[in-house]
Amino acid sequence: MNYKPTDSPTSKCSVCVLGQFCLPVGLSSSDVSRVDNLIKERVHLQKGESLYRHGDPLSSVYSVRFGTLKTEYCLQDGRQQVIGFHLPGEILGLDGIGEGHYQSDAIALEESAVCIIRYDAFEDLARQLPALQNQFHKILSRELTQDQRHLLSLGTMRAEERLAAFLLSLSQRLAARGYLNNEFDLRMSRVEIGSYLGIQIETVSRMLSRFAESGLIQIKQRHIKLIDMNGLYELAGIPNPDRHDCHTEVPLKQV
Amino acid sequence: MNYKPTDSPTSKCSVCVLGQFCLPVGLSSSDVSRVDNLIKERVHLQKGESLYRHGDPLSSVYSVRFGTLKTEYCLQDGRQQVIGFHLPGEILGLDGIGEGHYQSDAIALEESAVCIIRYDAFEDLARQLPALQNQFHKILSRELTQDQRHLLSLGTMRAEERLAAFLLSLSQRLAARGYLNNEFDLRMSRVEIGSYLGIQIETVSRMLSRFAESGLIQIKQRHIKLIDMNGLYELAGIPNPDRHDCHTEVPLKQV
DNA sequence: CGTCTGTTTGAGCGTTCTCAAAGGTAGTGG
DNA sequence: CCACTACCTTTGAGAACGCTCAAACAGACG
Repeated sequence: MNYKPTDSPTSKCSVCVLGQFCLPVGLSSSDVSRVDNLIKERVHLQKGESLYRHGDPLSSVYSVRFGTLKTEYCLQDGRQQVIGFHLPGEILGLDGIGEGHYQSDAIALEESAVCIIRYDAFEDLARQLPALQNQFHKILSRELTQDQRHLLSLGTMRAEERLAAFLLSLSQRLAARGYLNNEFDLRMSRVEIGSYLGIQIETVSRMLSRFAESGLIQIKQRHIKLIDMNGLYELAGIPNPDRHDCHTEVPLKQV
Repeated sequence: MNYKPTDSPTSKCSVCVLGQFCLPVGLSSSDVSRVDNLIKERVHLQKGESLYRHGDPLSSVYSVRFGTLKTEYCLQDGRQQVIGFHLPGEILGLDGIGEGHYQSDAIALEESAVCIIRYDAFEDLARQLPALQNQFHKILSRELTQDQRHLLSLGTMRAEERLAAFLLSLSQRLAARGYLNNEFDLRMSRVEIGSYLGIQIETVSRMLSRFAESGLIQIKQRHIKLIDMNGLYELAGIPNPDRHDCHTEVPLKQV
């Protein structure tokens, strides 16, 4: 491990603004206070520091308090790939439960903090709080769904589509956390984006330039503005959840 | 839904040979009998029949009793991709927990049967049996890990490597279930293999022919023999768990 | 025996990769 | 404050892997 000594627990789940995304979703306030007792420690990471490495024994899972992390896998021959980017409120380390040790490396993309959830204590508490148990299963299931959509992207989409879908997905996740959905900073390098999308860095750069030329986005370094969201959604081949024009509705068949 | 009326519960978890892979792993015999009470129904599927479709409300998860199923996702424009193949003892429907309805379609590749696990009743029981809860979390976590390794395959491996890795992975899963690890029938078509691996059917066919020419495999229709497992492992860029020659061990450094 | 579906093989093309070099930005130290 | 370095990003040119289109082939089934 590579991180600083644990923080003092200055703030609790019961007062955390991330309550609506994190583990305590759906819990009564008395239940949340029991989660408070579970999560006493925090880890502070600088850019580039790792939270855990593959092979480390699983003792805890983690929730992102602030900042951004990436998880990546590596192959025998040294090739490696970014598998996920993790925003505040998201849970990390779930891949360690199956075999008792983490399968991936988790690394901070910027200064970040994560809450430590002791896994065995968590399982005990989850048996006592049905809502907590249910929320944890939902988190695991959504993680699964997200990876499976990512598989769809890598398996059937072209580079251009993958990148558009990536930008929109990021936009949606940021929006859900109260950030602007059409203007934000990319916390990851072009290399990391390319790795995540299964394309080369040069292709990422070319596609971004092409998007900018087409007026879909504006990009300067890592600061990006999504100008034509509908155009991006169309490119990505996914429906625009915010689109309100009536032509997207298929008229009901007359009987 | 598309399936026949439920079967009579002729056999129980307590006597099922799949106990060592399925939900009851690690449970005492008295605990297993409580799982018996939970799983009373079975579904029998013919080739091509669907167990569930995306959008169907989640009421149950399923474990494969015999046969093989695929799960696939579809895109707006009609493109679709096979996300997973499911062998006996594996759990299906986990992607439905997050949103309360399934995200994928599950379709039988051959005559199959699956046990029905009522999800709400299961959560209740899992709170009472720590070993069951723990096993379920392990299953979810391993599912996640498997998808993430699949991502690695689609993101960084070439067609040849993907196919070799696929054959070996299948071989390992079959071996764990007591089948031959070097000779088996592919239950899926070339189209389905290609879709799963993110490559075209023609490429699958060409690569298989090339493997056969190189003496790595013998293939006739869907019956395949893995001749040179070490060669395949090397091609796939993954370590061979069965290899016993001493050169693969890195000698310990002298102190 | 003919039809249908699934598979194999071939030829040419295109998206993306590889290799290469230039351009920008940030950070460091004089 | 500016020069210098290091790293990241952009852009270009050519090559390659895998795709698309097309046709032949093989089993399965009625």
